[in-house]
Amino acid sequence: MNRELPKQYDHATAQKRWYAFWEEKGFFHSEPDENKRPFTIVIPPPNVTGALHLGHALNNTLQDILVRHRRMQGFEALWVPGTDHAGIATQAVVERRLFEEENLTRHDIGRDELVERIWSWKAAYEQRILGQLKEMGCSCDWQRTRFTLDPVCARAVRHTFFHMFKDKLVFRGKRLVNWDTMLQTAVSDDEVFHETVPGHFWYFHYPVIDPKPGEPTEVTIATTRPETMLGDTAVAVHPDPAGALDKVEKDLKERLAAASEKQKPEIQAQLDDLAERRKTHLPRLVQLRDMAADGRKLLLPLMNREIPLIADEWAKPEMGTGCVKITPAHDPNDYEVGLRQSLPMISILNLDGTLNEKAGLYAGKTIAEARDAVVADLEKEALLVEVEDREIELAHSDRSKAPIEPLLTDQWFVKMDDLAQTAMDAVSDGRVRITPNRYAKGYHDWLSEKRDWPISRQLWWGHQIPIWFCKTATEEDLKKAFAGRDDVFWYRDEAYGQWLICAQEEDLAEDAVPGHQLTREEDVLDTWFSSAIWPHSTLGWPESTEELKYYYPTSVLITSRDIITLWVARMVLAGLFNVGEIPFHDVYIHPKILDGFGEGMSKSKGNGVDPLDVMEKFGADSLRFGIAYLTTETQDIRMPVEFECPHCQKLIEQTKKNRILPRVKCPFCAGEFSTQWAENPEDKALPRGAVVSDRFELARNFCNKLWNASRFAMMNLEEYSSRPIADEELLVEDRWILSRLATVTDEVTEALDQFKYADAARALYGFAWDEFCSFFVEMVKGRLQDEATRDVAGQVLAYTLDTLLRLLHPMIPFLTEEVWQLLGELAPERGIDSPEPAAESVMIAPWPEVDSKWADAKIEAQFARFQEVLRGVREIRARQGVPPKKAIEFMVRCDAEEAALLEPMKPYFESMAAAHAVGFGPEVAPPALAANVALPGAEIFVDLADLIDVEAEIKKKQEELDKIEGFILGKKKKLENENFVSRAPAVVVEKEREGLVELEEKRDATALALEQLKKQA
RNA sequence: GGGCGAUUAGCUCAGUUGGCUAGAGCGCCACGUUUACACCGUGGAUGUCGGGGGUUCGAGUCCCUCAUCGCCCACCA
Repeated sequence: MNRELPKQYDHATAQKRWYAFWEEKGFFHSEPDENKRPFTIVIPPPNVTGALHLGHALNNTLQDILVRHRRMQGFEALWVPGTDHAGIATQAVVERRLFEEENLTRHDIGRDELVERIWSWKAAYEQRILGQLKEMGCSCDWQRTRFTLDPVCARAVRHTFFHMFKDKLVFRGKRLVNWDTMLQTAVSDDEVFHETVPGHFWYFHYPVIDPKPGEPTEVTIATTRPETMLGDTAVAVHPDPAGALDKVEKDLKERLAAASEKQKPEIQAQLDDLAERRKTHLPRLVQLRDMAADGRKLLLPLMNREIPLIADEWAKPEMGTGCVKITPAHDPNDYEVGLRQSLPMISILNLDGTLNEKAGLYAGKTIAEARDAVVADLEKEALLVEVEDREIELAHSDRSKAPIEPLLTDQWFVKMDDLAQTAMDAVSDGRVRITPNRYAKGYHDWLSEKRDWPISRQLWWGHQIPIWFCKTATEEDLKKAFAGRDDVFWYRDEAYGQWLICAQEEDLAEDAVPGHQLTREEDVLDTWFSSAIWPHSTLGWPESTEELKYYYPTSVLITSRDIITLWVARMVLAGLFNVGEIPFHDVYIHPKILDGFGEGMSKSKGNGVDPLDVMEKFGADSLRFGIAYLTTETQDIRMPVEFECPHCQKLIEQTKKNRILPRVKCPFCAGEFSTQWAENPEDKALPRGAVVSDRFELARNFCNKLWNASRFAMMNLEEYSSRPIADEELLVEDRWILSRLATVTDEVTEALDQFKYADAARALYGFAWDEFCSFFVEMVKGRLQDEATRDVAGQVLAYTLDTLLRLLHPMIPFLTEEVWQLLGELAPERGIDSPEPAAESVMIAPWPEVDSKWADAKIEAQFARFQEVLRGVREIRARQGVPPKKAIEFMVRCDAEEAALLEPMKPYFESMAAAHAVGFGPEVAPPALAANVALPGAEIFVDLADLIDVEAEIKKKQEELDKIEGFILGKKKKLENENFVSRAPAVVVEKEREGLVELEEKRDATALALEQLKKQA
């Protein structure tokens, strides 16, 4: 059988062909099998917001590598795929489109219509996302695909909520939340980012009502948000201003003492400021404190409302004027003060960000309008004292990018106290391992704060909270209505004078309680609420199914560091709460992909690389292998980004300037192409320039190398037939490659066990390229042409390739399958001492086991010797510019033992360096004019009488000699050091001694050769 | 402000418990189409391991400190 294989691997067709084959064979599907151990991964469900990016490619590649590895190892491997409804993000995207394309808001079309539109968005993107995963080769069990909003997950969510409600772990309360005025929902602290914007610091006077003689007639306060003064309910001053200042001074002095020279001036300036402040502010603050104690009141300007002057530690005498206005309904800190001091809380804001009737004359204005008006009016009343320019840290919503307003609203919370503790314990007692372990700290720190988890969102896209309110019914009514039902639970919410009724299974009708009206809670649950139960909801919980028992706890969770708290921690506590068992044994936190500037990739920066572009250009295997090769434990993955010119295919470095342009001109061919920013028709008409990274070239080249080595094997295994090979039939190179293979198998298995992807990839890269291709394949060429030696050589070749394919398969699934199938036709049985039929797919072939009988240190040492000599000969050839086809003769002076080892390698010097060995041994007499290379314990001579470049040789030898002398000096110095000899371990000292001897031999040989050459010159 | 991480060849990165004459890929230089592979082969050049101090017989590796960069958390009127 002879086959013509293309010189380059065609990834596109192979990917399609083999993925379909695997799916058809059902290799991805898993069922509980009591004879096998389970290995389970649930996917971190990608948001249905948009297509997958390179970070997802990384995340999923790492998962697939493990799943494929374990599957081959004989585990019953299950990878559960799915997507996340991503409440805020998805609704925001659809709402934005709705507005852009149809100029409609969600209120125009209503809840049902909006939700319907989001479902169709979801359908499109889910398909796209799952399609991308398939293109990458992910071996997910598609029959088990879940969506966080599908009926299975919804049921689990309802059960969780009900369970928590019954245990009084969810509660309703008034809280100051981060209010997104655009999306009109509360967002959690984690969904807020701060941005520095230029702003002002305004100073106002609040008049004192009926000041006594000698007392100040007004209090000065400062604020960055003047409009909030409309909701002020107090002004605070510190209860012990002098003491507070003392404390600040003490702290500053301590810091000054410990500070570096560079920091000192700054701290000193603060101290000076403090001293000044004692003079200018302190007397007045003391006075005000006394007035506060006396129950004095201020007049809130514009509103003409009386507000108290109070003493509270929140007022920092070292800040601003030392007095602070208190707006409990619109500032988190003021809210605390409000609670402490029992102040009224006046919310002046409507949900849409305009002011409400509590803002008096300013009602209906937006915040910005109100701000201007308030400042202008205060100025009119001569109460505006001063305006400073100042940088303000402004909170923004992650999702809508709109500014965040602190707003007092009714929200649902999960009480974190005990739950958080269980999650902390699971990690500290080692039931859940986090790798790399340094991330455990953040996990603990966050959980230990035990902050209640706000779970309600004022959205339409999500799990609607299964709570019904009823104001009018009595407890008796409820008992009667729900008699005998354990899926309904209620309790009285005294603060609002109503019943909170939770239904676990089915929605309650409005008239479920005869004669009373039930209204349902409109809010939906935080997306993380459904994500938190993902590891068990996907496996059929709350039913205690066979599957849940078999696959849960899952084996490992692979995710990125930014959601350790938001997601990982909550999964642990939810798993423990619902199932009574941790959700996973291992958490592996992978690196982040950054661009060439060290910045995270994002569409908004224009530096995002689309995995589809990478796959189109390099192939899925290259994407995967490249990712594995770069995934180390400590470093993020820095990936310089380039445009690929669609005209000349050259790569153009991406800069901060060109990455935001709608069109870019290729500096090589002057052709223009469009980018993601193209908007006008002219730009859009240009061909698109893909954003890629040359970081994947290494992997692409490697795949091609592998392909060609396989091609070579195919071309040479035509008359292959397997038989048991006896030990004595194996040649040095056979034993060597088998020995190396055993070692590499061990390394790769070990590395994958410990999530050391880069180690595994590098070990395989080095073995395949530098050992298998560069040596074994080269050496076996001659033997394959000779009928007498063909059998053994072919069989070792087939076996080694077979094993290598299996080792590489988790990282390079498509190419290895393509080759496996081709190899299967030629060599259906593979092995050395006992050939065995190969599996029908590499995907289900057994993972290679280390057979220690092949590990042979002696052979490896011998082979290393051969490699050194070969390299020495090649070096001489290159140095002397010997034409490649010209055969040369060489000899090696060495001891008899060494000579015996080199003897069998003679033919390989011929084939691999066109060099004929004329003699090995101690009695070798070098010719008068020779180029040499000195090795420890051996010296190579090449007779080059007719073409030697003596000058070049002398120069080289002289350099070499100098270098060796340097090393000798270093070693001698070390060995002459008494302390070294007496204190260092004997092994180390011995090694140094041996090294010195070798160096000295080398030096002598080199010096002699140099002398000889000089004589000739 | 608190925490975590990084800093090694022009670029991107390896470097286990200290024993290093510091490696790889790309790039660079020279030579080369020898039928698996030019997405290749052979050979070559390249580093005060961010700066300073310390521990040690010995430091890229451990400790302190400074500098620069990145990420996370918390934030003051």
